[in-house]
Amino acid sequence: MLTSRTKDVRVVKRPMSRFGGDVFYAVADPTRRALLDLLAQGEEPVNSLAERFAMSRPAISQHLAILLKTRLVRARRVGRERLYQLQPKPLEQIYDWVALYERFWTEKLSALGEHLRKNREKRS
Amino acid sequence: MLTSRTKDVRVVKRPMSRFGGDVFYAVADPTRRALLDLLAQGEEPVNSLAERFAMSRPAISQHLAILLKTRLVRARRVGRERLYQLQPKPLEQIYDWVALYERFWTEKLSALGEHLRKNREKRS
DNA sequence: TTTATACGTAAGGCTGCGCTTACCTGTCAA
DNA sequence: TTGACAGGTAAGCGCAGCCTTACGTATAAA
Repeated sequence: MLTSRTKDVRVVKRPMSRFGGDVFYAVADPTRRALLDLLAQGEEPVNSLAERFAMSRPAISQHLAILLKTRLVRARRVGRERLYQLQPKPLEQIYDWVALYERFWTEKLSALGEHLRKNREKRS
Repeated sequence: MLTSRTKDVRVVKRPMSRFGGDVFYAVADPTRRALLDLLAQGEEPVNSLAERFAMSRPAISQHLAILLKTRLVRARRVGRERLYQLQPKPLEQIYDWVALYERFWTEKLSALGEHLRKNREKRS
């Protein structure tokens, strides 16, 4: 019975992030992208995932926590394992944003802009 | 004649980044995405860009330097201005990566796993 | 010239990221 | 029970990211 223990004065460490659950941030880290790529082949427990990386299991757990907060993965308990599962819906945000630029490189609009720029320089 | 000045011992500050010119990293910052969005409407000088943000001009310059290193923008001198121009080609990397998952959230079946299996050795 | 403008860059501060080790809980096995 | 295993989480360390101010440089204007 821990009644005689003094109550700790908690020095609140701020886990605040500039990007709270932002998809672009989540995907910026190559390890997290690799995790998503692995999970794209099927759900997998943490240890199985961690074995493929040159870092500790807690590190992978923390990456998965970020992916969880971004809702890019889901986890379900099976026995004493937690199977992580891809949940790619938030990637749609990235897709939609980048898709706006797609026309710039497919329709070669940038090349057109450069062409106009050169002509303008000749005239001036 | 600065002969009496002692030669400075240069404390080399390391500007090294884990992500050297990585597109995903460049785009992770909301300010840099906003810069790209602005430049999508046409080339623009630095001051004109900086006016739209609640931060100093050098901060914008540094963001632009990162976009330059990633080749997401180009700059050309005109008088004493530097006009920055969108160069969206590198975004294709993001597009291609996310596009693999698109089939994942639209359909339910995909040959995604097969594709990733082939590419996995490159990263490790 | 001299002065003003547009911009880059160095220097430094603060903070959060990404990692580690240590510790804890929860589940299965013996 | 006890032990082993899976995994989440706290604490802390080193450093990169993002900002600031101060300064340097190139061009244009006076």
